[in-house]
Amino acid sequence: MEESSVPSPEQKVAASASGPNRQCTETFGEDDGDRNLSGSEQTLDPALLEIKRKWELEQKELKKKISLEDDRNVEKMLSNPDSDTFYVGGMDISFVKGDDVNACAALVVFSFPDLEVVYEDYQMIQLTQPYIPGFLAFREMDFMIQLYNNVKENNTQYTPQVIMVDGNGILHPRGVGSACHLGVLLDVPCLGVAKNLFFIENDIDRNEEHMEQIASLKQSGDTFPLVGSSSGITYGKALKSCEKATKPVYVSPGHKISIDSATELVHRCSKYRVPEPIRQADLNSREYLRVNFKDGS
DNA sequence: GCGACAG
DNA sequence: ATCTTGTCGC
Repeated sequence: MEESSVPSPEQKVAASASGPNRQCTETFGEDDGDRNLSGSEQTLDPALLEIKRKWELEQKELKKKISLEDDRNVEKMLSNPDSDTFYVGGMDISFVKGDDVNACAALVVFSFPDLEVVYEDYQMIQLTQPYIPGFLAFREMDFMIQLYNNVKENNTQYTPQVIMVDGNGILHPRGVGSACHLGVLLDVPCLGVAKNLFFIENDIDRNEEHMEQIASLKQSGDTFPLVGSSSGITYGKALKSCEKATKPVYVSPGHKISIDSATELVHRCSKYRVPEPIRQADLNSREYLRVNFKDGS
């Protein structure tokens, strides 16, 4: 009955070290700091600036609803040996080469922990919103929500208990990546997997220290936390998802899942660098475009 | 002022 | 995101 959307008091943020100058009791949700895409605004189209302002407010509201606690299904999913079968979905959108509008949105659902494809859906879509770093959700989320509703309504038995999104969760300038948008809007556990570290002004860099940490990743499953150098916020983890991967993937919770659970789930779904749900959604949606979209339909 | 910017 | 050839290695 208590459907509290407030982050748990236990979800403390790891302060990187020494100084008592900053409260260590701060929860992620309480941080309203906007470590951000500063300099780019001057070169941004005025029309887009207005859109940005509006979107920033929406994200601020959305952020209040994020929970970094494990959903009960997520706990069962990761702890139960193999008594039950759970489902994990992967979403991705592939684009047409010179086309800024036409694309293919995909949802591939895998059984867990056995990782078999049980459901897939590919939809030709038309993007209407622009891509602005930090606002990816506004460009893609409507279509992902539609994909989720499709399974839930037409193939309920394969409705995923958790969804993996191509992009970030709380590893985001305002703590509201697209995985957070999807999770909150659907009220379903979601997490983000990014192939590249999202630069966050004055907090997260790919400096030499980061490169050293990457070099320290020895075997599959090794991780290191992504802690903001100035905020102390723990955004997620860099994960060496498989033995052969040189570059890690960046995992961060979107909603109703903890950093550790999100990371474990991604690792357990990884046959290659990119976890199967997302990888399959990516590969198959590209193939879908190649076959079904010949420059006109 | 420039540069750093998931997909 | 997408465009690209070969190349090194198991």
